[in-house]
Amino acid sequence: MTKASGRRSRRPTMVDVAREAGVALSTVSRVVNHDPTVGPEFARRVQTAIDTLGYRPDEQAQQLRRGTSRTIGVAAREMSARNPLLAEFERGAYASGLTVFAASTADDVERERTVVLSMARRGFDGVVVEPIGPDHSYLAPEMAAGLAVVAVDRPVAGPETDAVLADNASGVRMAYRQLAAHGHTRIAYIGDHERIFTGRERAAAFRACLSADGRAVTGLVHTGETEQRRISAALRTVLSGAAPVTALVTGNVTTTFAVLTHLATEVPPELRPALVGFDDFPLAGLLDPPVTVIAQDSLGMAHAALHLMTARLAEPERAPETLTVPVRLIERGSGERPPTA
Amino acid sequence: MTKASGRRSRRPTMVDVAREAGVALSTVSRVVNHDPTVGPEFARRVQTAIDTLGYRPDEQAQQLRRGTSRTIGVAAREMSARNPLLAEFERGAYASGLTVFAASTADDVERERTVVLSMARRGFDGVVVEPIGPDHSYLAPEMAAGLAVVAVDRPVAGPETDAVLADNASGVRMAYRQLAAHGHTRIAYIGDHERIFTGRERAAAFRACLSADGRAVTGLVHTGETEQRRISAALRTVLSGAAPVTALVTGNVTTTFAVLTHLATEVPPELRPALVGFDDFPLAGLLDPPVTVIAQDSLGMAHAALHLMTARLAEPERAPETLTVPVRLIERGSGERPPTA
DNA sequence: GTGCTTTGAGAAAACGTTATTTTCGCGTTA
DNA sequence: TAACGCGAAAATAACGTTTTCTCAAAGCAC
Repeated sequence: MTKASGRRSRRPTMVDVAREAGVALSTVSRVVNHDPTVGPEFARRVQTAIDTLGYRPDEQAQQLRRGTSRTIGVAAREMSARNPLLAEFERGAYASGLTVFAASTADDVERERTVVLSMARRGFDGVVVEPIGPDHSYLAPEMAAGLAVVAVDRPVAGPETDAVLADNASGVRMAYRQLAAHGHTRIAYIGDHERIFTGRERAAAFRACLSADGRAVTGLVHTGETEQRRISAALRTVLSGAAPVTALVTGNVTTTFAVLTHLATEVPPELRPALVGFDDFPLAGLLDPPVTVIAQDSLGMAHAALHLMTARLAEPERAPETLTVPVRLIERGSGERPPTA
Repeated sequence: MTKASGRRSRRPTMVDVAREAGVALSTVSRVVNHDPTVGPEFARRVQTAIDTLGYRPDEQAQQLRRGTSRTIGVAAREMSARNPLLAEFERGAYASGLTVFAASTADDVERERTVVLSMARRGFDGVVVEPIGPDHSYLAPEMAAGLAVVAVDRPVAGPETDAVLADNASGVRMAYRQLAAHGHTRIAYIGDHERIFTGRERAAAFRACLSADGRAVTGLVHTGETEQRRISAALRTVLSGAAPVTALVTGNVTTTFAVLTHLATEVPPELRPALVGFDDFPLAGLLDPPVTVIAQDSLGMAHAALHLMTARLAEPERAPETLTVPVRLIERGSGERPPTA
């Protein structure tokens, strides 16, 4: 009995295994990596030693030596929110023998940088990023050094990367036309800040719809932070005055929630406008009225992202590609109500 | 111009910086780590070289050498679902200078093992795990080797670890009493499979409530997979027959959703039972009627988990501790309806 | 000038792997 | 019998860091 009984047991290493088996270090390595040039007797001895010691290779050292990790990171805006894309991507990657680690950027530019750089410096082979900031030039050296980057939901600003985008413009058009088809002529848009790519793109598409219809744009597009206060204020504006709107398009699910909350608490049922929300959400069908939405195909986007990632890992020099994934309208009721006024 | 113009540029290393600055390798290391024993002139020269080369230390090599990573992993059941605990934990950890990477176990025992072991073998200092399987003895050697493990939501089966649990029994009792206080005498429970710890604990607490009230238990507790079909079947059973129940307690948010869906589509409003759901969810207040829930304090649980984790990292030999975090009842309406029959 | 600390830099040994090169034993062949 | 070839294991050199050790030069008291 040594005096070290209370001390932490070191994780066994290849050297320990080699000593235990009475062979050279490199022989252990060959056994672990199933090198066929190792004799059966030696293989058996080494395997026994591995089992009795409970040896497991140190992936960190492996990766350092090999220069590759078969690990890809996901830097997502919010891991707390429902993120079906992440789930689907992870499932596919796992099936391809890749390990996926996710970290959230918390919608913070500096945090995104930290997270992505940390992934790069840990030897992750690739990073899927939901970009935030207006400048991603910090990615250039990492990409030059071989980091595979796939942008999701928004493009990266600066270096050219692979990207998977939803067809935001079509989605907004579908929402607008659905409301117009049901008799609405005064339709407003409430959405995310235009500093965010998707917020910008969706707002622009909505303005284009208005213009194409020959309608005034002024006062009908409200973008900004997705706080209840701002959104309630915007709602009060568009729902009052001489010509209140009879229908709404919301730019993302947070906005939709805020709008629903406001309507439920402050607007009597018969005065509530028609609504088409961008992004589907659970329970949308159980609300009164059920909420019509533009649903992103997150499964399709995840597959596209994984496809781009594996393609780039296999062929690092290929030209960057942008895939646009279609969205679809799900009619549930709120978008099919006639105008109230 | 070399012939390598088209080739991938290697990431610069300390050796490159040392060569560029004309100093020894170790001097570069000392500058990077702000060792005060380096002279100002050398520091300047090295810093310049670092900047021109765009050098960034390789965290993998650092960790290998240092033997610590200041990284903790989270193995959660589902990252796609709303997971406020994860978000809060990450925020706190980031503030403490820890990096958090998350991977999902997809509710799969084997996957959990793979994920957690991979984290351990990558030199993560600790792992927060939402345990699934009935046997976690695979964790014992890793813990002996210094891996800090904190179980969340459920205890680990096998080795003794720190754990953060919700007060499931109290929550179920609160739900039951709320319904009883509003005149309900026939109350059923529908919840998760009892293979899952929380499912088991909540069902047991509900049975205890029934027994304490001197009521029969038979036919009032339905546990199993959280699929719409099974839950619909359970609902049909308890809502029909000679003495249909007038109130329900659901064991988790998935079950609550399935119950709400079934009620909305198959049961006329005036016949719908009162309902208290375990777990809060967004929009619960906007449904008709608004859903009364037992809300877990995920913020509190995250703080507790982070506290246990940092405490163990600081003092590896401390005795494992289990913290139970209280839950609270949020009255919204569905749990306060009087009996229908 | 000698001896003795102090300062600050370089050399070298780790960390746990994998890949390349060397060595060795032994059966074949000229 | 010496040279050769070959299969299989051992030795060793990386991977990019940190850390310990060494050692030269400088400062200072005698």
